[in-house]
Amino acid sequence: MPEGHTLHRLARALNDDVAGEAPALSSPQGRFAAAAARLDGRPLVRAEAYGKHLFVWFDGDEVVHVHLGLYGTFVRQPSPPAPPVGQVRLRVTGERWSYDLRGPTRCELVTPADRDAVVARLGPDPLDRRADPERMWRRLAKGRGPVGVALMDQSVVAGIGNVLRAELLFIVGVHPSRQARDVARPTFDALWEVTVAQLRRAYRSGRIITVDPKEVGRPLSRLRQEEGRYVYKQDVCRRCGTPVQRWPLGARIAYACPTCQPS
DNA sequence: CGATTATGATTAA
DNA sequence: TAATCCTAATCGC
Repeated sequence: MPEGHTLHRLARALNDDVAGEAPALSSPQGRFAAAAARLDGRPLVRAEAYGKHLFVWFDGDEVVHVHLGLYGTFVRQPSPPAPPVGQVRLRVTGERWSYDLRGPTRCELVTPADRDAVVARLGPDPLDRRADPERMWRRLAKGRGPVGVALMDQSVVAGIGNVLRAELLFIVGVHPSRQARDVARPTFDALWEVTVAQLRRAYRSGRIITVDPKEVGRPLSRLRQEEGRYVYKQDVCRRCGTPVQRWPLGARIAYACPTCQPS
C-alpha cells in the first residue's frame, strides 16, 4: 500500500531492525540474484526514504534502490524466516528480523551518484523536515494543467498517490480539475500544511485515514480504513452526503465532492 | 477458477 | 494515449 508514508515507515523499520548488522541477502525469485549475491553478508549501513523511493545503503557505498510501484510490498517476519512462498524478489535475513520484497516495480543496485540523480528528479518530500514548499509552489504557478494531475507528478511534490490526491484536495476544498496555476497562494499554503499533516498522520498510524475525528462518531481505531476517507472510493461525500464524482484524471481515477469542492 | 482491480511509473507510438 | 511490468486479493460466475 505505497504512498510516501509507507516508504518512510519501511526505512524506519529497517533502521531499527537491521541497520548495523550484516544481513544475508538472497533473491529466491531470481531476478535480483546477482546483486543479492554481491551484497550477501555485507554490513547494512542505513535505509533512507525519499518520496516513494527507498534507498538501502550498504558498506562500500553500494545502494539498493527500491520502488514498490502499485502493489509491491515488504513483509516482515522474525528470523529465521520461513521458506519463501511465491515470488520473493529480495530476502533480507537479519539476526532478529527478516524482510521479503515482493512485486516491486524497481529493485536495482545503484551508485550514490545514481541515488542523487533519482532524488534530483523529485519535488520536495513533505515528510522531509528540510523540504522547501517554494519549489512546489513555483511548479504549480508556472505549470499548465489540472492541479489533480500536478499533485500526482512526483517532480512537483514527492510521495502523494491517488488516495491522498483525492483526500488532500477535498480537505482544502479544491476541485481536482481546477488549473494548478489558478490555485491562489493562501490556498497553496493550506494545501502544503494539510499535506504535511496528513502524511505525518499516515506515517504514524500506517494507514491513510484522513477524516477529522470530530466528524465521526466512533474512535478512529475502531474505524475500517475505507471508512476513514471523505471521497476516495466513497459513494457519497462523507461530510455532506452528495454523490461523489469519479472520472479518469491523469491515468488514474479521481474522486471529488461537487458540493465541497466546487469547480 | 478466470477476470478484475489496486495507494505506480516508464516506454513506445 | 496505449501497452507494459510486477503480485495478490477480491469479485463474479
